[in-house]
Amino acid sequence: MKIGELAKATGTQVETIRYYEREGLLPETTRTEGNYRIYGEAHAERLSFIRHCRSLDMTLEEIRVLLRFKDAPNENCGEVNALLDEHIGHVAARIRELRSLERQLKGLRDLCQEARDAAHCGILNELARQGSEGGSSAAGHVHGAHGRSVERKSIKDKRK
Amino acid sequence: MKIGELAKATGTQVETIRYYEREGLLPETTRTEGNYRIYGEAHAERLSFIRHCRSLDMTLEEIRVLLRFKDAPNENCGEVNALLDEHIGHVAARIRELRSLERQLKGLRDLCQEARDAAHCGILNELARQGSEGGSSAAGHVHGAHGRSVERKSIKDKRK
DNA sequence: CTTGACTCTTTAGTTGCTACAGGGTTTCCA
DNA sequence: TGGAAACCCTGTAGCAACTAAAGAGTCAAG
Ligand SMILES: [Zn+2]
Ligand SMILES: [Zn+2]
Ligand SMILES: [Zn+2]
Ligand SMILES: [Zn+2]
Repeated sequence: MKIGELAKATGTQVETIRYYEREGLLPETTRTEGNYRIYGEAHAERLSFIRHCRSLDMTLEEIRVLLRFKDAPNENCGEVNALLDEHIGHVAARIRELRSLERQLKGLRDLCQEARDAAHCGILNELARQGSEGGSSAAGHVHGAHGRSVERKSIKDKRK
Repeated sequence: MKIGELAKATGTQVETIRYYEREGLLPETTRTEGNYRIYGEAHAERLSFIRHCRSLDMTLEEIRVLLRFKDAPNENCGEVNALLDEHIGHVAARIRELRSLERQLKGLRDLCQEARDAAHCGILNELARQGSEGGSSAAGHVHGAHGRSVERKSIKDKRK
């Protein structure tokens, strides 16, 4: 099938498929005479795998690891379990952070019950107060389920 | 004070301060003869405000709105309250999504109690299964506390 | 006077896509 | 058979909120 059919079959955008190929998650395919990519069932399954993982908020790096095991069926899958445990940890950590944020935000919200002039708004005044570095996320400013705190390897020279 | 001192005083990186200036969150300062930025107490307070908001995972856009009210003390602060309520909604929505993910991930994890060969790993096999579009985040793949779900336009109306 | 700490601007990298622009190819239908 | 529509290709830029580095200038201490 052509890329558009694969896209429809898996609910993925065409550009995303090409992006995954560039990133090495999907293999380069054979092409038609007109230089169109041609996919088979195996590609569709692999792409479903990737999208399923993404829907669970795994990073492409995490998915890359899982794919390596999928490609080596004789390997012991212990590392897969470990990766999943870690990722569950990522999600749990983010939930804790967000719950803390939610508490702080609700406390802040209570500082202004009825609208008045901005100069006396309890919210604006509290936000301007210095210090009060809330005990929440030490790493701070994490996105999604994945903190910047997580080790940052040089992915640069992985390109071949 | 110079930019490094402001950075230390507020626990912000120097580059971040310059970035906020470029983005219009901090005003352009006067400069010394040697072209160094010079800051006063007002700048420190404004930067603290911004960082405080960021630590609550607000976007720079949300912060921009709050700053407009801080800069107009005579305005009625009702919009501030509304913005905060909305943002609390952003956080709450993300928490719900992540809790759903956590449940799914734990269910997945249970499919492989003890490590075996990858070909028979319940986790890998389940991830490869198609469909099963979990009932969680419809928009999917939201980051931080802010979902793509907000103002996500139909991509299909590309046709003319 | 030299060293080193600091600052300046500009540019590029991060993540996971998404959206063009500016072409080429295939398919459909009259 | 011709021409339009629908598809595909590569390459590049943009999103958020920074972070880092290159290459150069400025300043204070010893
Ligand atoms: Zn993870
Ligand atoms: Zn108020
Ligand atoms: Zn928000
Ligand atoms: Zn297993």
